Amino acid sequence: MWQRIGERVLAFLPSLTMANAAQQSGFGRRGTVQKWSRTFIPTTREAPADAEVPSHIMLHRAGYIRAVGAGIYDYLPLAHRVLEKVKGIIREELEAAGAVEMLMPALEPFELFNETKRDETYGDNLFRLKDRKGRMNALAPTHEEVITSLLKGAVNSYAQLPLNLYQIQTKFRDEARPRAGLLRCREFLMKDAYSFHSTVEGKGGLNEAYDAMFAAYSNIFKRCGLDYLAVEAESGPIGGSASHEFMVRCASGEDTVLRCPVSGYAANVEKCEIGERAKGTFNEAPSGELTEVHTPNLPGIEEVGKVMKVKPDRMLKTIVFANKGEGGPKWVVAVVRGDHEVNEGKVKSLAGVSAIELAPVEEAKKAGFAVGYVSPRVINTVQGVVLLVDSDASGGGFWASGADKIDHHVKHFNWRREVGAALDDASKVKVGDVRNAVVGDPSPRAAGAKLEAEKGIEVGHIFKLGTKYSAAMGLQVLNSDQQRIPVIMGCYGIGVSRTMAACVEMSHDQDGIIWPWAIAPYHVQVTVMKHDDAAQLAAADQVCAALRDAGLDVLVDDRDERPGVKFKDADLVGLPVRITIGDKALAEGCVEFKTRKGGGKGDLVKLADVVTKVMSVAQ
RNA sequence: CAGGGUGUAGCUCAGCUUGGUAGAGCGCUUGGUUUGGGUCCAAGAGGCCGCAGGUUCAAAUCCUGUCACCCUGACCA
Repeated sequence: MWQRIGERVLAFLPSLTMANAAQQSGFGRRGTVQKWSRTFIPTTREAPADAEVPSHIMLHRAGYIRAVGAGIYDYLPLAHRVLEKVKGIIREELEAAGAVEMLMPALEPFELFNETKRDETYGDNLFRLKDRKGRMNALAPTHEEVITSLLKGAVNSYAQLPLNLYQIQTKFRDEARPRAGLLRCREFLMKDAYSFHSTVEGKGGLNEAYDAMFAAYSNIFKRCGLDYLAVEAESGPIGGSASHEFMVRCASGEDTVLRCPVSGYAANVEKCEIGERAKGTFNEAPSGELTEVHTPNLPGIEEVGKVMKVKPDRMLKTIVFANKGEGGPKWVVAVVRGDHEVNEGKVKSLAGVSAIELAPVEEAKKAGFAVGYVSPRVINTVQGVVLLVDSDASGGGFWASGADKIDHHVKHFNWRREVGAALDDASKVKVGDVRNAVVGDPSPRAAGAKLEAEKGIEVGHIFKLGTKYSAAMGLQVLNSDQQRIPVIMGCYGIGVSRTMAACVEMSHDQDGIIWPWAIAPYHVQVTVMKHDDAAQLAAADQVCAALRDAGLDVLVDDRDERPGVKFKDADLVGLPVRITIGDKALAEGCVEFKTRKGGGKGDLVKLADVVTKVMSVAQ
């Protein structure tokens, strides 16, 4: 057993694609032959009314999944086979990257989450349940706490590191709104890995593992046949420093990423940097006299703009944040153009503070902010404010702004006239990037290039966690200098069930799913035209046996159904190759060969050449 | 959490306004027919009309409550 695994890993080292081809062409692997009549593939002509996205509709109609409750699904045999194939690829690549598989419980005591405060930060998304003794438990959304506490009792020395442990397991999240079939579930299949290090740099350090995992993820998604993009990302509530998301590219994706067509730089909206933009001098001439306008009961920029007859891109949006970090100003006030969105991460870094939150309304009012009607003038009227002005909001010309007075806005706001000398004090006013990037913004990595938007589905996410969890939970090791140091961690996730759905989103047509070779539940569908014809059955047996011996997985449609039904179902199920056994071709010693992707009529292939022909399209 | 919508046969849905014995298509069973892209004909089986109260001689239909599910938003490794 060990030897076999060893061989396989070795086989991957020289060239992953070669090894992949060998595995897929069946080298050293026995294939499967499954009769349709003896498995469970409940195809339907119509999808349930609540299925809206293509992957949900197709996976339901083709008999892969069934809904059990909101965001909870059965994985029927076909889906199970796809998941197993994805898991197989994940295992091979992770083992090659030095990770080791284990299994942790989905159920865990709630107290585990107290130390890291994730009971609060994860909030309602954490599934809680009470046991018979009245103790609180959680259904794990991820396993940082469990694995950190595990290592705490077992790892004491830097010599025991690095370590990279992973599992493939069911995860639970009490989503505010499960939706889109398998794409956003309350219970789903996830691969999560955690790495542990005594250093960041160098051999055995976090960066080395992170890079190895990045490469492994790239291999995994490539081998799965997915069109994907690795993008820079915010690390979110899980915390940490660096992070990348792996997105399957498809128009129906929920997430937007921005991409520079010249440099290849890609990042999600929260993270995306913006290239150099023109800034104002703050000395431009006023566009007119400052005029107050009565604007009561208007909920947003759009509505205010309509009443004032000003387009949002000529309005200043002024947002008040409270500094939650150590030291620094009490308030951080960010100003962006009305049609832009403030980016908290960028506000934080430009202000040079470690944590901010949207100012609590009551506190802000008490401090003197006319919440909802704030203007940049607060720099002169409220104590402890640092003002951050987005480059695009720093120019001259006409501006509308809040009036620092409830129910009022002003027209012809002019930076110099309204704000004055404070503009020249770099400790009070900073101009830079504090907003989300949008399509058409200058690329941060290539002069003259403009950012483009792409839609995608997040299927993988890797993080450099640092010491967030080890520090909070006291996981330390002794280093070579006899000092106790918190362990440095990374964590790495792949949504396995989501990957299956994302693949369908990416690869389907009107008739059904089109599986990539590597994760198709079976490679070949053999359709027997007459289920009770001895000659056809004999030919089917021969073809199936040959394919199986070549290491291929075969689904043979032996049902007593009309040809039309079988063909429709074959398209729906979406196996890469369909071989049809019928009288006409058989009379010439042939079968019909057709790829799901290629469509068309199909070629006649001699019985003896079937395996070769199928192999020729394996990819 | 806010706003909207839907619960009737395995699936898609009609019936509800105006209360009076539960409907269609697909699927399923049986028989026949047909046999290369969801055949055709006939006969069947199948429903606590989400659940609980109420109004009424009588409730799928009206009223109240409740639960579930879906959509938009908020939220979201």
